[in-house]
Amino acid sequence: MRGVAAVDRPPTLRDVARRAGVHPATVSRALTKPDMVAAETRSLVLDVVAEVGFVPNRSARQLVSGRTDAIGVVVPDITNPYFAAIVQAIQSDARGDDLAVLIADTGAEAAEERRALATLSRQVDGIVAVTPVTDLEAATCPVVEVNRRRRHVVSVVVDQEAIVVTAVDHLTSLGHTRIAVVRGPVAYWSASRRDRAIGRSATTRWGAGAVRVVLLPPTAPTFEGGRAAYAEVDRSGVTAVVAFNDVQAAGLLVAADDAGRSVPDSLSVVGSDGLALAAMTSPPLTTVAAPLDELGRAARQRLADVMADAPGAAVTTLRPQLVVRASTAAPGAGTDGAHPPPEGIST
Amino acid sequence: MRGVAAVDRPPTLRDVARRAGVHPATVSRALTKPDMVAAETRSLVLDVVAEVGFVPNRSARQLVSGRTDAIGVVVPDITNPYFAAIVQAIQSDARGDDLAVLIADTGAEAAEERRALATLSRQVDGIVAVTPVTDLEAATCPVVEVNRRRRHVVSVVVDQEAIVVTAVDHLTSLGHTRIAVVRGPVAYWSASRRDRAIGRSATTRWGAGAVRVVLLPPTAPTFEGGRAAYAEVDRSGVTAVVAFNDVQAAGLLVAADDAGRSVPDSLSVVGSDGLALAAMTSPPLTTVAAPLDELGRAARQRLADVMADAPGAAVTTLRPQLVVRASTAAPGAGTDGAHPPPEGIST
DNA sequence: GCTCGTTCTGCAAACGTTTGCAGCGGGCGG
DNA sequence: CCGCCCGCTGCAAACGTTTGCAGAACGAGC
Repeated sequence: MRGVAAVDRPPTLRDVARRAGVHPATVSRALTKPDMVAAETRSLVLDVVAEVGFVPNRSARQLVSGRTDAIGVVVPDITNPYFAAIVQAIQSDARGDDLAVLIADTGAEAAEERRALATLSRQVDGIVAVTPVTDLEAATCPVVEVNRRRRHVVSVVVDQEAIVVTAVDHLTSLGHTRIAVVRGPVAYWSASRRDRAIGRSATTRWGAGAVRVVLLPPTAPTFEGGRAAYAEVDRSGVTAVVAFNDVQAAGLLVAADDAGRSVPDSLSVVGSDGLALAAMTSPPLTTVAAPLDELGRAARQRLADVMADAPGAAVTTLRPQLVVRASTAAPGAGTDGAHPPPEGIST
Repeated sequence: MRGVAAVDRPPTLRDVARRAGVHPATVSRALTKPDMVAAETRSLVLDVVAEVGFVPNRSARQLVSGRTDAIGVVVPDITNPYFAAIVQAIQSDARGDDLAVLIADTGAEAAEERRALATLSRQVDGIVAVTPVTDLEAATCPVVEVNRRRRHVVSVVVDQEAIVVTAVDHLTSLGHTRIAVVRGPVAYWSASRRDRAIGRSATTRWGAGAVRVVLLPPTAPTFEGGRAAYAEVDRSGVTAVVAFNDVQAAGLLVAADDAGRSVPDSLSVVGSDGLALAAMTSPPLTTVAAPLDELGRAARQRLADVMADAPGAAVTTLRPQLVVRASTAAPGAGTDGAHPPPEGIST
């Protein structure tokens, strides 16, 4: 029974001030600009704050300061583990700074994206936009973009060239000389980057070694897409294929199995993204993993920079990492042990 | 060049009022309680609102009204498609009511869950809590819980009994008489419900037909868990197994393949959840799908009820749906066509 | 014609912070 | 010893809404 009395309504700045015998403004400062108030006063105030369990009213703070202490994340499909992992990283990182995370799932629809950008802009201090299909004009607050380059927008991307180069290098080092690469949808930024990278490396990097890289037509980055793409792979007469995606790779795996072509003995398959799914296929999928966690954290960090008016580099590029499992082997080499417990990681 | 002049700062309620020649309060009412203002005045106000592009300041509204027009979602792991699907449904549903969605990923840690509940409570009007490991005491706002029953908390769950009964019934109808069921972790509400359901149905429902259901020890609902569980399955001498999970089922599938036991010819496997993953396994997994979308929408709806002080039923139960793919068949019946394009759905 | 009720609108007080400005001592340089 | 600056705190005005209360206009009932 403290002498608090009064109804049980959350304590306000005034309550704390009265109780500490100081002016509300002082309490406010003690909390938000600690070095503007004398050490003694500050600790007194903080004691009272702790004692009555005061926690500042967010709306009131927002109203006058204009800040919201929240950030927004716009993704095309939260159900996709790739995006979910990014969201997870951002939110876990934001927690440390006591930032709320608003989320918008747009279903990759342009109109919805615009709407989300506009709506969110008014409720947050900044937005992390993951692969929007539209421009970012609807946003009226700081934005950083993930996996897409754009003029005047700071972005963080995973090195698409490195993905395809890493995959192909892995295969050539195993001895493959005829390698197919399944292209992604033309509308994807990442797809066009990879295509270009292949064109570049085909002559300079692999050209000398008599390695033949064949580009397969753009294919949906889905399980069905992968299944369908198998026909092309088969026809092209390669001994290895690089999928656009882990999910697509899973489709390839199943289609190859159906066709009686064994992986990795007669065909090597490498995926990309490094989803949990890749470890669950049969055989487990060798894949070029995107640093999803790092991607999210970096996006969050860059957003903080932009919000602080210190944009820094326009683009920060993250390197993927090769995860070797059991879907790749030397051409024609019949390994057994389809599911080796330990898995190797290298770059 | 309208006669607006002034700096380019977002228009406020006052601006609209001045321009429409009415009092700010009237504008406010025209927007929030339309039937309190004369039709003529209202349309005049709305015209001006549209003209200047006024949109009410959220913080100010919150401050005085106490409402936030936001809801929170607490999940153990957003990376898990099961939870992601729920979040997606909630957020897509909330969009219609112009509600913001705050998200908290707790990593299934008790402390984090409590923290999230407490923090979120102050920023939203209500929370949808998905399978928290802790109590809900930290929440100070309306809460509805998903997939868990609790005293004095309204919840929406998928019928766990139906899941296991549906799975087993499917198998018995195929002719199986010895069926293993892998139990889930004892800490899971859903696991205990299923265990109980089996006990009940074993005698009443399947007892008469000489069907033998054997309960396997609690096993992690993971891919590795599934792989590890295969040994038990094999030892138990059954012709079919019901996994706790699609992911776990995927592990079983792979382990069976490694052991040279063919699915579904020599062993039928049925999963549960109905994730996208289930369609990507080899063979494609027969599974008892949870109505994830409906689950999210229902949670959102019930939360709206609770927030409106019309709690209604304490628990709303949703029925799962059997999705037949290629991992189940009559015992000993050697079917081919491992990946039939069309898939059947029944209940 | 007066009163009463209804319908609408204006008035002003909140809501709980932040922040520019001013005031008040005290230490220090001149 | 005087004045100045500096470190600290108080004062009060915002920030943009919502909402209880009161007043105005108007029609109806007596």
